[in-house]
Amino acid sequence: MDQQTIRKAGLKVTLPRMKILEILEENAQRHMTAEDVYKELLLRDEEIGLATVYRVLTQFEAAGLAERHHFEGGQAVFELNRGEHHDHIVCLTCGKVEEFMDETIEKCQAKIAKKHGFTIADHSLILYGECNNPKCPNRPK
Amino acid sequence: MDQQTIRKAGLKVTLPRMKILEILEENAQRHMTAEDVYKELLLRDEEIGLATVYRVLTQFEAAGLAERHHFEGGQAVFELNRGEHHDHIVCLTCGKVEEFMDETIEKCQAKIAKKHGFTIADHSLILYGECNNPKCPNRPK
DNA sequence: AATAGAAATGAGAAGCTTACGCATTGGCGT
DNA sequence: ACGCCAATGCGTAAGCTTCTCATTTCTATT
Ligand SMILES: [Mn+2]
Ligand SMILES: [Mn+2]
Ligand SMILES: [Zn+2]
Ligand SMILES: [Zn+2]
Repeated sequence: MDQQTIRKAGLKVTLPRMKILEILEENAQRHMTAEDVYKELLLRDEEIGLATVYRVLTQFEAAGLAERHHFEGGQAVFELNRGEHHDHIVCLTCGKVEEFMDETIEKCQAKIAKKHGFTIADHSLILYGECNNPKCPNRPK
Repeated sequence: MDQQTIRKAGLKVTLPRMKILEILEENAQRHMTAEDVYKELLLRDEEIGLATVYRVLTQFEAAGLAERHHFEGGQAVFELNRGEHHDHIVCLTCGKVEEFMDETIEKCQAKIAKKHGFTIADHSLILYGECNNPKCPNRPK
């Protein structure tokens, strides 16, 4: 239950948090901007302000419930933390995002960190290119 | 000579472009924000506006003379393109940046792109962590 | 169930980085 | 040296995100 999820994250159970978590869950295959979430709330006639959306997403991130990624271009995107780490490939034309995880790359990163004396807390790996999908150039928005 | 560099990039040789290129060269070991470059210009009593700094840096990037990176946090940073690709490790405490290039990772990326049917144009790999340098916590700025 | 205290929210304004508009200046080919 | 078009400087605006603060909503406790 969402309530448990939020409570376990150390957050008070409030209507905005419930609704936002719900939206992220229902769009688990997407990577949503704060604005995307806000628009979805409007569609559902929820009276939740954009500031609250940003606040809640940031709290979810801090609590480890969600992840924030900065793909090229303006807005940050969010997705629920599914427990398993992954990185992203983004199509520069249509914006399509695919996910991957490569054990070899992850191991190399650890090795590199060690060589430089760093203790790695996190990393960001994003591949940019063209998806080559026949109907790609129909870039949304 | 800087003039040749700028001309070969297809850009008119102007004082702002010369000065900015000069600053980037003299700080080749750093990763400078537009503001950093601007402050450096002020120190040298150059009457160059911040808008011009942003414009020129963007032109340098488009011309392949410079690269722009988005490390965590606010500003983008710039560095001259030294011809050889590299990625970055950033200390979350002191802001120190180290560079690396791992052939294995690069190859894996190509493989992953292929598997997903993407044509990769570019990529961004940034490791975040702690540098473990004894005098690290003296975070600048 | 009612109450009180603390935390969260909504709305708007502010902050920060970056881009833009336009009058003026300045390279550069002639 | 001249003149044209590009580039610049300044101020302003845009886009995204965070902040402020009066008001509302949780939650623990009666
Ligand atoms: Mn993802
Ligand atoms: Mn670098
Ligand atoms: Zn595409
Ligand atoms: Zn450090």
